[in-house]
Amino acid sequence: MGELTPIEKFREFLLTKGERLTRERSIIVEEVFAKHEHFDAEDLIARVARDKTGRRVSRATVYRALKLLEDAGLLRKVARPNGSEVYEHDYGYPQHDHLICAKCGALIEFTNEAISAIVDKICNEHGFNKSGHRLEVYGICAKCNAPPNRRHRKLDLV
Amino acid sequence: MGELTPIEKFREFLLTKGERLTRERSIIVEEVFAKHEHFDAEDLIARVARDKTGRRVSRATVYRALKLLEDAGLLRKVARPNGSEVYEHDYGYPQHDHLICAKCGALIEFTNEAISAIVDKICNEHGFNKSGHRLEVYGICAKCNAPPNRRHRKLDLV
DNA sequence: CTAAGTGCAAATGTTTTGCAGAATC
DNA sequence: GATTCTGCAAAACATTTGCACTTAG
Repeated sequence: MGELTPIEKFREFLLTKGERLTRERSIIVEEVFAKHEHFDAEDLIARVARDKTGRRVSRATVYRALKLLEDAGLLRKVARPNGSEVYEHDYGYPQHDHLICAKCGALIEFTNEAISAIVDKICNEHGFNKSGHRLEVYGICAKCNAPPNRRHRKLDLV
Repeated sequence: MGELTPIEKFREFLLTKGERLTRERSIIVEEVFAKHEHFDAEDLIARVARDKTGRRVSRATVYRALKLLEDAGLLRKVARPNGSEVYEHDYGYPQHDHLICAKCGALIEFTNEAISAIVDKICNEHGFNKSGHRLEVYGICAKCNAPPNRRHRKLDLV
């Protein structure tokens, strides 16, 4: 059950909604899960616009598919400090949160079960039925904090 | 220092940047802090467009001021599940996080120091210099969870 | 064969920007 | 008096949608 590939999982989702797994949607899923990296709609549009099979996928279709992939639980959004949002894999990848560098924009992932436990407790107290959470920590990353007074800063002592 | 009113705090911020506290900006700050409620740019535009003093503030000025207010640390953004974002007070109001109901859109605020402590620890481990964080918990609120055994709830047993 | 999906281009909704006149320091 | 702001309208973006054609099931 947890062993389905993203595309299988997506087909299953579409089936339950009476929708179809088309060639375009397959191309998109394949491209999205080809590497674990954050991306936005524009990135993806560029990647599938010049697909090697000669088949191209249009802008509108990418937007429509992204929405489906979110609904299917395959993707989720993460906010960036500049206000823009990017997508990341939400399937076949452990729950995690992010440290977001305001200087270089780096998204650093981390996991922590204690936080989930506390969140669960809070939800209980509020009679809130949790489906998920998102924690974003803003600040400056170790690299950007490093003293700039080096030639090629090899040792960033933090 | 923590005793400045929002508008004083804003003026201070503007001074350090060699910018001015104009009448329009005053109107905006006043309106924004008149009540502690979440709002978006459009809401605020409507509210200051028909200001009682007879003075109106334009759309462009509101957008420009919102950005300044964020930079000044007076406002911060919170995401809603539908993808839209709203602003809330980030000054003169305790640090808190949100439970966000996917059904009715309610934003329920809560505070928890344990989470901050854990976040601080994680930042330490990553050499990350934190400036703040945002935790959003998604799910269904108590109200929407409540038994639908009312008269006109067409009993859709699922 | 039929319902659903696609691409296109036009429409939308939101935020930003150039500029001339107005206001502030 | 010089610099910063404002309002306007146009521009810039990002995303959505109507429609005729194509395709999956």
